[in-house]
Amino acid sequence: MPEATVARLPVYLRALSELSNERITTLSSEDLAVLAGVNAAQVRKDLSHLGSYGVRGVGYEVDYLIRQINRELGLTGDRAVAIVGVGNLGRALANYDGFRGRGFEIVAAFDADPEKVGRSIGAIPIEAVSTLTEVCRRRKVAIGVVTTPKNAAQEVTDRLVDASVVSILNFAPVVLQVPAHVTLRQVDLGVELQILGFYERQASGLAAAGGGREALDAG
Amino acid sequence: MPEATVARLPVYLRALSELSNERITTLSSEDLAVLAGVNAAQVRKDLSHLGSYGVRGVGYEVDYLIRQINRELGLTGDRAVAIVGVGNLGRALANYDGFRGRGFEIVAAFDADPEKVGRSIGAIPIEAVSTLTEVCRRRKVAIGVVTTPKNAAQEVTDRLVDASVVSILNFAPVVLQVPAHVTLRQVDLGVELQILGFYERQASGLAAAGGGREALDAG
DNA sequence: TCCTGTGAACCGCTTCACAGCT
DNA sequence: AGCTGTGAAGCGGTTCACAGGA
Repeated sequence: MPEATVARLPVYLRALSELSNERITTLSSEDLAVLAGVNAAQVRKDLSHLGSYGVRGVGYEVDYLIRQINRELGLTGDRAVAIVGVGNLGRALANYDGFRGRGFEIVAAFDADPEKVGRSIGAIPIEAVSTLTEVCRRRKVAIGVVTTPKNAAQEVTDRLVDASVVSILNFAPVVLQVPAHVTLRQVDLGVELQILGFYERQASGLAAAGGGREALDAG
Repeated sequence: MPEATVARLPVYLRALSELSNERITTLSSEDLAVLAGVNAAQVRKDLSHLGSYGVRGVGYEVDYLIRQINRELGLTGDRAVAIVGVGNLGRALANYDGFRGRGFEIVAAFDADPEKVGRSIGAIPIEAVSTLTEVCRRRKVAIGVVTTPKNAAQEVTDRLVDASVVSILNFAPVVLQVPAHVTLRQVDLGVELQILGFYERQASGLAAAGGGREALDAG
């Protein structure tokens, strides 16, 4: 299964779930393409990796497709998630309601600040980072979310790896070093803004190099 | 300039800035590759798009390279940023300190909730979304950050577009429809987790189709 | 010798175009 | 007629491999 396809399936799933709520039962690859912001051929090729679940001349059945994607993404049992670093962002994620019902459950939150340890965010008690490895191992944490300051990120990542966590989502503005068997995804607000800044500058005609370069884009 | 290169330059910049703080003056493409988590040939090719600023047999001069990347990304003047939707995430972003000094300044925050309007986050007053278009236009907002609930996202996006904002960073879990001249970037926590979930499942040997696949990634 | 800069090969993903089924 | 599923072409990006300069 191509990496690019894996990255799009959740987007399809999101769109399909909304259609399902609206009692829409069938849609074409073209419909789904518009909802997901991609090409229709792309949709058909992606879905073909799940098997041949469409009906020629008709389209795809919404609920059935949802089940197939869920199956492929493995959203069957709940996955245990730990949040490391309870700053503004950590709190925001902990309160995010898109976890449960999508197959994820936050089972632990850690912080280095003794002031915070013992308090809780929602129903989740904040524990000391010193206990991270043991607690994560015990609660079978599958996914670690790193929202610490950048100086602490690599250290807590090492501890997560020690606890056999093989999937890490990092919000700290550093490139983490992890063993090859660990899947890492990086979200960096500053980087996103700088990328946008580049295109914004192009669009406003203030490009640095050479003469008037025509820039356009539609991510 | 290839889109993929634009997306990596901010990462190089981040790494170089830290080296600069540590008074390191020179580095090789190999060094930078490790810091950025990419291949050394990649680094050289990317940097070649800026011009030939390396010295054969030696490497690149850190501070000079920083200036060149800054120039290319256009981090010279400050860009005005507006945050729309002051929930947990909006607040987290507003308090994020990576803006100033990286060429970005938050000049406005909006919310639909009358309870919140009139209060402020940090030094930024929260204004009513009904005033969004006018305020953004007046303050020459270049980048809009959407952190509203998903039902409100498309509407506020339309207003941002009306205000001539051509760069939008969306955290709401919907695919926004925008005109072709608008650059859009999407960050969806739920999607990120589901992608990780897929690879985690593969790694733990519970894959649906076929045998054990070795997953690795360093997005 | 060391490291950059870059043509060329390679690779994966996207898109096209159409055969095939309903 | 309509829409899927897919071989094949096209495209952008990555990596290789090495010429060339310090």
